Amino acid sequence: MEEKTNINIPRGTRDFSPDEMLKRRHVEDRIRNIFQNFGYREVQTPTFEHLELFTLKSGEEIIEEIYVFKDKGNRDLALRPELTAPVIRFYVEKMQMESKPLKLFYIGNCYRYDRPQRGRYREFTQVGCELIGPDTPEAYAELIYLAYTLLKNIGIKNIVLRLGNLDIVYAFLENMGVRRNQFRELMHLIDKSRFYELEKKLYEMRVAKNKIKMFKEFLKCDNINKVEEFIETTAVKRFKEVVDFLKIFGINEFEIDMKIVRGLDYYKGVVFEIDAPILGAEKQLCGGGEYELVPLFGGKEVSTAGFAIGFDRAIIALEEEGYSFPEQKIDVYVIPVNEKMLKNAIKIVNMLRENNIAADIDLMRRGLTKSLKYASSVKAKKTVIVGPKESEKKCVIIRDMSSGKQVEVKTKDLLSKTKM
RNA sequence: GCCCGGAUGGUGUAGCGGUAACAUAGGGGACUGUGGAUCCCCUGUCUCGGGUUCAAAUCCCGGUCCGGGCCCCA
Repeated sequence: MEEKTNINIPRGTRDFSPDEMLKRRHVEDRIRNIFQNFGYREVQTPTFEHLELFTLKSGEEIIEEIYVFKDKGNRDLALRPELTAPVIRFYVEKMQMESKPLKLFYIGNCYRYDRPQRGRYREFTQVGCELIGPDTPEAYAELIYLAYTLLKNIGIKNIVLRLGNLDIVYAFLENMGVRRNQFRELMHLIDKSRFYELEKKLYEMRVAKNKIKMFKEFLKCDNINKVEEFIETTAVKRFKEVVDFLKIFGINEFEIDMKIVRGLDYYKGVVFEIDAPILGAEKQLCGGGEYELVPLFGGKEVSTAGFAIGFDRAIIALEEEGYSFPEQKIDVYVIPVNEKMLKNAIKIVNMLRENNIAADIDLMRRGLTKSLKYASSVKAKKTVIVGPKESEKKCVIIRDMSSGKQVEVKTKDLLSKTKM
């Protein structure tokens, strides 16, 4: 049997070129800044966890979608498909005594065994945060405002924020006499807007026809006052308060959508999604809301909420919108005119680098013509030409690459002159 | 996992049974001390494996990867 070599990049994974990394790091830096600006602190958890961490609530069926393996100690492990569960595990194990509110954020790779397509990879980067402690409406409003601000401030122009509330939907279903263990299949149909099937299912569950009709109307509500006409619970009141605070934080553009159903069933209460319509089929950039996981992991009950942003999609959205990312530029390129000048040139590039100037030097012993060409291709702002004629006078030439103007300066004055 | 459509030097493309081509990028040179111009030279390619055929980049089957959609979801 001959082995076929397969050293290609695995399906659904990507290599990132220097240009792409520059974009990604740029966006990451801004995200970190914004989180810190809101009082969040960064955490990191392992890339793999015990499989059970993910199956505990989501059920065995998610095994189909995650990378699962056994280690040499026969432990069942999984590459993390998301970061909320690991971060909450971390909280339960080591951070329960921290003062509240506890604001944590993360940027990390996650893995899902999915069919890859644009904006959807088997290895992808998730950005997110968890807010632990407060359950006030202003806390949730701030969280949603943060998600919105992040996407706006990294430069995405066109985003759509939609708010929903699972407590209200659940209350409605309970009022109709639907049992809790029947919610899940109904929520799925709601999510897909398959109203005909939904109606059929509810009818099978012996819900009265007029109630089904009302429920369908309720799901179409696109503002909070209409929701109030259908149902009166504390959840509606709280939802209204969240919306009011959201406006105070400064967001007026959002939609109310009772059809928002988060994929993972530990969500409850206020939920939200943010889309970038420019992305097409995989347009969801962010999803989040209140959830309950701490008691499930053995911790003391506490309010938790959070959101996750698809980092890769955010990058694609920026690219699609024509966002101009910064370029990496070198400040000074040092060119020894001939090999005798090399030692001198190395001393100069060292001196520049020690003074925190991005400097590079010709390593291919090329002539002046080729070196200048190279310097312009790497977008050097200036070149320093180290030649014998000037060396006799203890000088070098500084050439400004955009204007082409040259000045001869004393080598000892080089540092102050390059900074100009 | 399912249904479509793709894959040709690093990149972008032409060729669509008969000697793989162009542009660009890369390296060297014309120009032994001045870049984005010109010219010359060099390097490098048919996604992979089978099959049909005298002959396959081209036709057929399968795999891999990518893109559009489904499922699911970030």
